Amino acid sequence: MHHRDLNLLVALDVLLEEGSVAAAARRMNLSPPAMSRTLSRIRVAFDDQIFVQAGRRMTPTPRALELQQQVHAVVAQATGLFRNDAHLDLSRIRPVFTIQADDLFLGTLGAALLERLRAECPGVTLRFISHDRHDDVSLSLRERHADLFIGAPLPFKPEIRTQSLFTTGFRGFARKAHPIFRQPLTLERFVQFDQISISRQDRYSGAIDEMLAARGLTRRIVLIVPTFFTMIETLRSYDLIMLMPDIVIETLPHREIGLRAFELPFPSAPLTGLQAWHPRNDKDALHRWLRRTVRELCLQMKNKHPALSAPDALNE
DNA sequence: CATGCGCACGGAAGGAAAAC
DNA sequence: GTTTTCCTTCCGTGCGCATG
Repeated sequence: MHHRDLNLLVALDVLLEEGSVAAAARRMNLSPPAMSRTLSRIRVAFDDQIFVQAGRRMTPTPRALELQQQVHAVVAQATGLFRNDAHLDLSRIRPVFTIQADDLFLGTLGAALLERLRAECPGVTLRFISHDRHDDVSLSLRERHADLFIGAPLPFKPEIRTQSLFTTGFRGFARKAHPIFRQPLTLERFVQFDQISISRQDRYSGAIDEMLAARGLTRRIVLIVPTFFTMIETLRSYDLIMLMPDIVIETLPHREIGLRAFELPFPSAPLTGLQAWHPRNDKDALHRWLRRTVRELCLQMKNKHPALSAPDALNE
């Protein structure tokens, strides 16, 4: 196959728009002779006159008119490859983002994220996919099954980039009528009530159980589930208690639905949320916009609910 | 034998001037 | 206004030669 000088397409695009060699030359910062020479190369490449002289004007040939739209589209698309986010036209594109996230983020901020993204990019579609203990999130990011991960820190592969989004403490959560609210809460009372435990791993006893064991106490876990939000209805209907992240309590209209939070009678380790992505997307304008929007959303949420601590300093 | 350097050559492209 | 001719410049390539 003969080598084609693709720059000829750029010149042809300008020539077809200007309809004049001299005007095209001005636009391309060339001398008229240079533009004329370019036109002659275009003529050879397309085996067509492209323009014929009609008096003092140049008239495009039928072949030239036939090429015009296609050439313009190809040049515009090729030019787009060189663009950075300053040229990202969010109002026109229809991106689909696949986000692997646990229900903590999806339930608290999923809808708010969609709203924020759509405000700038009406064509956007968000696709959330879950992850379980068998998933290798690093692999999923590497192999493009997901564009972004949002959730608790995981043992990521070294190339994966991460950024902290929020830190949330825990409070107890139960229905208003639960007997736990009838008297001041002590550690001893805390362990008397049936509990729901969240666990995505095989083991369902953690730091809290170790702390209790050190004091000779054991809590009664009667239900082990993998996600927080699925338990809202259960909490409303049964006398059960559950350790719930502040981020859920703050964003849920819990008083209206008959639920009530209580301070834990012991210190609990906070939970950090982060976003993680593959380095291939580091400089990608669209991906950076997504990450920035997620980040801003979490910052805004922090300002609205001071109970949630600030994310770390921006690392990009 | 691989590598680096200098040189000459040829093609591509642009400018000036003149012709069409 | 457009094209052609002539000239110059730039750059990539190939070759010969020297060096390690």
